Amino acid sequence: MDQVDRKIIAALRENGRATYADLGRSVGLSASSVHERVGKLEAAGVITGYHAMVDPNTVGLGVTALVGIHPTDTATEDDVAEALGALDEVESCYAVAGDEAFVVKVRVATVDDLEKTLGRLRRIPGVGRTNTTVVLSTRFEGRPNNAGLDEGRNGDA
Amino acid sequence: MDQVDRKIIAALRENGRATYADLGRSVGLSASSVHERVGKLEAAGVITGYHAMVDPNTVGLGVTALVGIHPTDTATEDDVAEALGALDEVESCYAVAGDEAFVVKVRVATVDDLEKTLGRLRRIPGVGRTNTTVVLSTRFEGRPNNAGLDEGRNGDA
DNA sequence: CCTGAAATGATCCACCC
DNA sequence: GGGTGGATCATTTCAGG
Repeated sequence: MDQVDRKIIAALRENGRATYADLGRSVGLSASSVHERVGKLEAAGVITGYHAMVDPNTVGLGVTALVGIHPTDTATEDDVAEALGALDEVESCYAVAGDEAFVVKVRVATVDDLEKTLGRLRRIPGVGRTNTTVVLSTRFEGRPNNAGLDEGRNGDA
Repeated sequence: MDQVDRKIIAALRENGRATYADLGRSVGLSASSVHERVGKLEAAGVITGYHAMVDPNTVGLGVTALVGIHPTDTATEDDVAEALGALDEVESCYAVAGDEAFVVKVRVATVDDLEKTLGRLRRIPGVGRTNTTVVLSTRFEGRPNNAGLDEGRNGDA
C-alpha cells in the first residue's frame, strides 16, 4: 500500500464508477497497472465493494432513527446481532461500549413503520429496553474519511 | 419509477460497478435502455453517487465512535453542522430530536486521536457537552435497505 | 424502447525495467 | 516485483427508427 494505492482508493471512494483509464490518468499510470492494483486491493479486503448511494427520501424511506438496544442476558450478542440483521429496515448495526449493547440505524417510510420496527426489535430474544433517537435531518453521511489515506500512516493490509 | 427502475437501483446498490449490459440482462432490457434509465435516476437525484467501500481497519482507521452533541445557544444548528463537516474524521452527521442536537459518527486511528477529535468537537462554537459511545465492532453497515423498493410503495421522485 | 455502429474502455499477455 | 503497450473483446454511447 503506497501513495498511489491511496490515491486510487480516494478516487474510487469519490466515484466508484471511475474507469481504469481515468484512474490511470489521475495517478499517472497505465490502465493496466491500475487494474492490477485495484484487483489486489479488492483481494486484500481493502476495497470491500462498490455501491450506488440512493437518496432515501426518493424511495419512500423518509424516517431515520438511531436505536440504542439494552441487552438482557437471555441471548448472546452474536445471536442478537444476527436477529437484527434479519430485519430489512435495520441498515447498520454497531456493538458498543456502555450500558447499551448495540446501536442500530433504522430506516423506514413512516413513524407508524418506526413503531412497528421498534416492536420487532423488542421482540428479539436478548433485547431489553430500547432508546430511540429520531433523525430530523441527515447533514451528511458516509463521507469519505481520508485521514488514513493522506498521511504517512500505513494500514496493516 | 416503475418496477424495473427499482430492480436497477437494487442491483446498483449491490454492485455499483455493474455494467449496463449486465443490468440489462438482469432486468430484461437492452443496455441502452438501462443506460437511459440510470441517467434519469441520477438526474432526478434518486441515485446520488457511486462509492467504493473500504474496510476502515485496513487503512488505519480502527476506532469508531458515535458522539452525541449537546447544543449551547451560541450558534445556529447550520453553523455547527458546517463546522462538524470541516472535520475530516466526522464521517456522518445527523440532526436529531431529543436533548442532543446532533449525533455524529467519528472514525479515527487510535483512542488518542479520538480524544483529540473530541477536543476539536467541543471547541466548536455552539457545542456543549458531548456524549461518546465507542463502537466495539461493526456488525454491518450501510446495508441496502430495499423496503421502499420491493413493495408497491412509491417514492416522490 | 430497440437496433446498429463507432468510440471507448476492459482485460489479458508478452515483454521490459 | 511492478510497469508498459498492444491485441482482442466487451461495453458505452450515440444516432435513428
